[in-house]
Amino acid sequence: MRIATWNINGVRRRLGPLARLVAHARPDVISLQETKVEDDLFPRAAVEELGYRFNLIHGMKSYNGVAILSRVPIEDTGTRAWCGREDRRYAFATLPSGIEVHNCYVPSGGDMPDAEANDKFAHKLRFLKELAVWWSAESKRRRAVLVGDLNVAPLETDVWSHKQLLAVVSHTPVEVELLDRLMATRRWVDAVRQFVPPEQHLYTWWSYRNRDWAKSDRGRRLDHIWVTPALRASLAGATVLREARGWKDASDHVPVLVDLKP
DNA sequence: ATGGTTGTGCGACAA
Repeated sequence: MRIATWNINGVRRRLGPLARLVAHARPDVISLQETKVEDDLFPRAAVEELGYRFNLIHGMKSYNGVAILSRVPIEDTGTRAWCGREDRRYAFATLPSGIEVHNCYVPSGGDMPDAEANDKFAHKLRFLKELAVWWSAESKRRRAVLVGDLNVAPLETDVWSHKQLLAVVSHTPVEVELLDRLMATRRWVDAVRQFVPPEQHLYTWWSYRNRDWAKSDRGRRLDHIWVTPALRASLAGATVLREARGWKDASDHVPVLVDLKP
């Protein structure tokens, strides 16, 4: 079972890269964030042609939007809203094996890492706290995968310069602390870091605003795949598809993949 | 310090 997560930054502008991901990796499940389209306008036919017939679409006009695309039937599907807002940032589904996939798009948090002065940052912190409360209340021992753009780069090696990004939203101590708290709720395992040692720099996002993303390599690891302890022994591999940042019509995020053995 | 780019949808705004 191969599960991919990708902040696709506008699914309608990204059908080429999506087909390329499928040809390259053939994931069984693809979780998308920032689809940026209301459900009526979602490119369902194109996605079905790629082999994904079982789809959970949860979008809105222009902003946010998540989707779970699956080659295998999904059941017990659902969505959630957070912070008393209607933002479409969370969807979940259960695979035939009983494994739950939770697809999450955490608010980016704006520019200023000050909850008093910046409502977007306050929203991000509140969102992470609500996620932690919800996961703390969920029953133990479930087999679950949490994927998505969590918009936090927790490790020093998850950013191009720990020192220079300490006061930059996505890598501030308060965000890292909240992500750690969220991780502790279910003893989530960082699947990708099981295969790429924490000493090694690893990024999933590079700004569009750099002249040469690969040369400057000022990336951050914002996109994550976590599994509950019950699935740790099933982890067979995990990859960040860095090359996708260089594809034609690239998103600013690249796909992240995990393989689970039965 | 500032500006750099992209998507949505056609003007800002969010990232």
